[in-house]
Amino acid sequence: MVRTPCCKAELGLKKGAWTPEEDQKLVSYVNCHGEGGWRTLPEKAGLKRCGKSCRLRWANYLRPDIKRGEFTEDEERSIISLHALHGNKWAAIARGLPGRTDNEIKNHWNTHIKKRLIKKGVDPVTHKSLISDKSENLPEIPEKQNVIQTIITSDDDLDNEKVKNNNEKPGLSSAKFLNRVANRFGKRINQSVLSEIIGSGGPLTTTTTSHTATTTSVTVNSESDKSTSSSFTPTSDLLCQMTVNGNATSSPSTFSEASVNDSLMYCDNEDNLGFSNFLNDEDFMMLEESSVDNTEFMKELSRFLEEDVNDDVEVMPVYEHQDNIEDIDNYFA
DNA sequence: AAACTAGTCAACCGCTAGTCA
DNA sequence: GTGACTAGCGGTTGACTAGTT
Repeated sequence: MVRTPCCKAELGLKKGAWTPEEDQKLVSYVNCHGEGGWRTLPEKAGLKRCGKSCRLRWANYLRPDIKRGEFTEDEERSIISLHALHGNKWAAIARGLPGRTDNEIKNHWNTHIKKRLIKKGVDPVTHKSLISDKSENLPEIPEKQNVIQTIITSDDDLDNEKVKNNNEKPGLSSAKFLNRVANRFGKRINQSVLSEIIGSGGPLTTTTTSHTATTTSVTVNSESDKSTSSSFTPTSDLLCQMTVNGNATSSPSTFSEASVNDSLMYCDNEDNLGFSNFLNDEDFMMLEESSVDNTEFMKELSRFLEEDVNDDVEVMPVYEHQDNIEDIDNYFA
C-alpha cells in the first residue's frame, strides 16, 4: 500500500512555531465546528498548515482544558507509577493525568524525572534499582502468566505467616479474590473501574508504602491494551452491578468494552487487612442495607463467579510487584 | 560582550490502527 | 479483501533560553 502523505506537498504550507494569529484562527474554527476533520480544517480555517500540525497544536497547546505550569509532586508520582505500568505509552499515561498532554509528560519525563531517577539509582526503564539487582530476590514471574501463583511479598516472617494462613486472613483472601474478579471482568471493565474495586491503591495512588507493605499486582490479559475510557465509576455502583441477582450485569455507564492489559496494584499491608478496608463508607452502606457482612459479601461474590460459567476466562496469577513503589520512594527521597 | 554549552519543550516525522467505500 | 483516508502515537528534531567560560 502506498503510504499517504500526511499533508499535501504544496508549497506555502507553513512549518515551525505558531503565531498568535494562527492560534486564534484555529481556536475560532474549533470552537465553531468542533474537533475533527483535521485534513480539511486548515483550508476551511484559513490556515496554511497541514491538518496534522493543526491537530497537534490544538491537542498540545490550545485545548481549553490543558493544565500548564509545573508538575506537582502528586503528578510526578502518578507519572512514575503509570510509567511503571505502561512504559513509554505516553498517551496512556496522559489519560491518568487530566489536563496534561502526552507530549508534555514525555518531555517532563525525559528532561526531569528520568534524570532524577538515574541520579537516585533507579533504572527509569525497569524501575528497579541500578545498584543491586533486586530481581534476584524476587520470585520468578512466568513470562506467559497462565498459572495461579500467590506470593506475599514481605520479607518478614509475619507476612510469610500470612501466606500460610491466607484462607483465614480476610485481607489476603481479598487479595486473591480481587485478582479473580479483576481477571474475570478485565475484558469488560476498564482500569479505573478495577482500581476503584481495589480501592486503596491502583496505579494512580499517591500513597507511599513502607517496606513492610505487601503489594500485589493484578495482571489482566486481554487482546488489546487500548483502554478507551477513564471515567470514574463509584465502587458501590460497580458492586451493585456485579451482584444484582447474582448475575453479571453490564451497564454502559459502568462496564466498558475496553479491555485491560495492565498491572493493577493495591497495598495490602498490616493496617489494611480485611475487605472492608478496600471499600469506603458509601460502599458499605450498600452492604449494610442488604445485611451482608464482609464474609458474606465475599461468599456472594465467589458464588457469583462460580455461577457465571459461561465465560471461561482463566484466572491469572497474582505476583509481587513492589519495584515501582520503591522507585517512587527513591525518587522523592 | 561574545562564544559556547546544556536544558527545555513545541513541533515535526514516520509509522500504525481503525474505518469506510 | 483491498486500498484510501484519517486520527493518533511515540521518537526525534531544532529553535529558543539560560547559564557558563
